[in-house]
Amino acid sequence: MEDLNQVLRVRREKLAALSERGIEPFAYNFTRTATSAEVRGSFEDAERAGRLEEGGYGGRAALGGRIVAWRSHGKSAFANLEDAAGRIQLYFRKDVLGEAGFGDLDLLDLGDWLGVEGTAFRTRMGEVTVRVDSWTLLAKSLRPLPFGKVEVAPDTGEHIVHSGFADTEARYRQRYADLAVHPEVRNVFRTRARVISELRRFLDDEGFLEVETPALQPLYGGASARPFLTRHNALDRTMYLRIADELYLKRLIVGGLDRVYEISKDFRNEGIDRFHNPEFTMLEWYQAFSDYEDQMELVERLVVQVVERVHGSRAFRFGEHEIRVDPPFGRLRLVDALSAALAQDVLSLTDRELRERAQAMSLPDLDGAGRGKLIDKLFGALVEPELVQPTFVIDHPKELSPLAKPKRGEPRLTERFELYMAGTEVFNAFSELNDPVDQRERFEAQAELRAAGDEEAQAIDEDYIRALEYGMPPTGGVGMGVDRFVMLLANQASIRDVILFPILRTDE
RNA sequence: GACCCGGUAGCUCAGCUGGUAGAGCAACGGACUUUUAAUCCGUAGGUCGUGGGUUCGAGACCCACCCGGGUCACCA
Repeated sequence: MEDLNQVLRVRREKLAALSERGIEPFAYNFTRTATSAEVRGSFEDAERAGRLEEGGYGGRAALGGRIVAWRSHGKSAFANLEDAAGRIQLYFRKDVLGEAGFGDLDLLDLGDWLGVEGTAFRTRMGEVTVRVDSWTLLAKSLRPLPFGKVEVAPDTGEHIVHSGFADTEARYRQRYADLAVHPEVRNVFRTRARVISELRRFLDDEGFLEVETPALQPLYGGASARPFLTRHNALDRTMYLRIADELYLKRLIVGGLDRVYEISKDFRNEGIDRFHNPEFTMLEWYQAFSDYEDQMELVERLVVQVVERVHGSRAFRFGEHEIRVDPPFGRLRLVDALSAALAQDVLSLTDRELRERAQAMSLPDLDGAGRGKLIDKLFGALVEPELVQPTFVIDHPKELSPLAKPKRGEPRLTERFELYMAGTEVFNAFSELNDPVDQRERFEAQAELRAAGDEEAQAIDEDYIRALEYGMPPTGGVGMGVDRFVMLLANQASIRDVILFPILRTDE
């Protein structure tokens, strides 16, 4: 307590003063009758209908919120109260509240939760305001929130924040403070929730069954990534946090649950940057009797519906781009697009020629890159950035897609697509490999890579092969990075801005 | 993991080729009964990320480390 700085000490002193005056600083409840938006709305309705009382007052209301601005003027004071619906101005007068009720306002601070009752009116400056005739402290704030001052530009109505809370590290570490002072951050997470519930709604309506598969697994698989390890004490064995849902969901297809999906946290033990958080949210679905063509059609309908429900239109802004999700989306065969960009047929180029082309562009980290990786790098550098509007990139070379069925009639390609928007991959899908003999061979190839030191190569999953041996019908499967999809729809440049508590190093 | 940028008051930042730390906002005291980035007068507030080193003297220069942001690589 001794080392509390001045600002904190003053608030503790106010807390003590409140108790001395018999004011409970932490209330148990408060009955509110309206939100800030409802008060404003009903006042404006009454105003339009000419139903205002003498003096221009609308009806009484009780509302609760956080004090976010305070302007005191001696015998009167203005404050802004913020609740989940927005902000509204409060007006306190000494002649209304009395000596004590007005004097006790001195013990309030920015950040305090306050319940007020009063009547709405319009000030000389034209702002709908609640004239407070009684107030209740709901929770005293003992630590100052980093409020900026908000200026509303008179011409544009734009909100300009002065001296706000800008330190990104502090914003992520203390997300509660970030949310408390940034209504727009709260809105990002409302958008996120909306996107996820619309994804569910779409898949539910299509007859998919939502399932839950293990996050804690004895063997991980379904993607190329390093896992997190943990330990189960009673079983005395190492367990892994899942890196993908894929293999469990396809086991369910084998079992006859012919349309399944899962929205879950996956965990990958990899670097952290603006597109990667070690735990992230993945949507995967699998549909029996369908191939990748069917899934393209389904993805197209899903994207259009979710965007329309979230934005109320098929167009939205992302950074500098105006994205339009008008079907049919563009389709681009990967090899065609890359051949055009290179002005040479990719499939006829040798590995060595591919490497020379990549080196000529001074693409980094080419050491040890195989054919698939070279193609992927060239595509990433030459074609991806151009894919701003929704575009299906299809028929990837076999080297790039060990989990997809071969393309009918073109065995060097696979039946796979990725949907790109704003230059990033959002969906990835295959006609799923359902031949257990082929699957075993591919697992064994992975095992060789693993033995050679590739930590991301997959292990042989004998149980999964057994499942395939019972018979898996032809199946189309789709995976989507939910956080990245939310980034697009909420116009956020970093994955940390769509995850409430992104992973940071510990700060002790 | 590599490279670049950053960490100074509760918040946002300034601090020159090294000379014992500044502003605005917030806070505190005072004036002000329709203000709105309220205004005006006054006061107080700092282990300069951490630890070493160079120097008569380090917020600044050197080394190491911690934390964050960005770019690249892997991936969604």
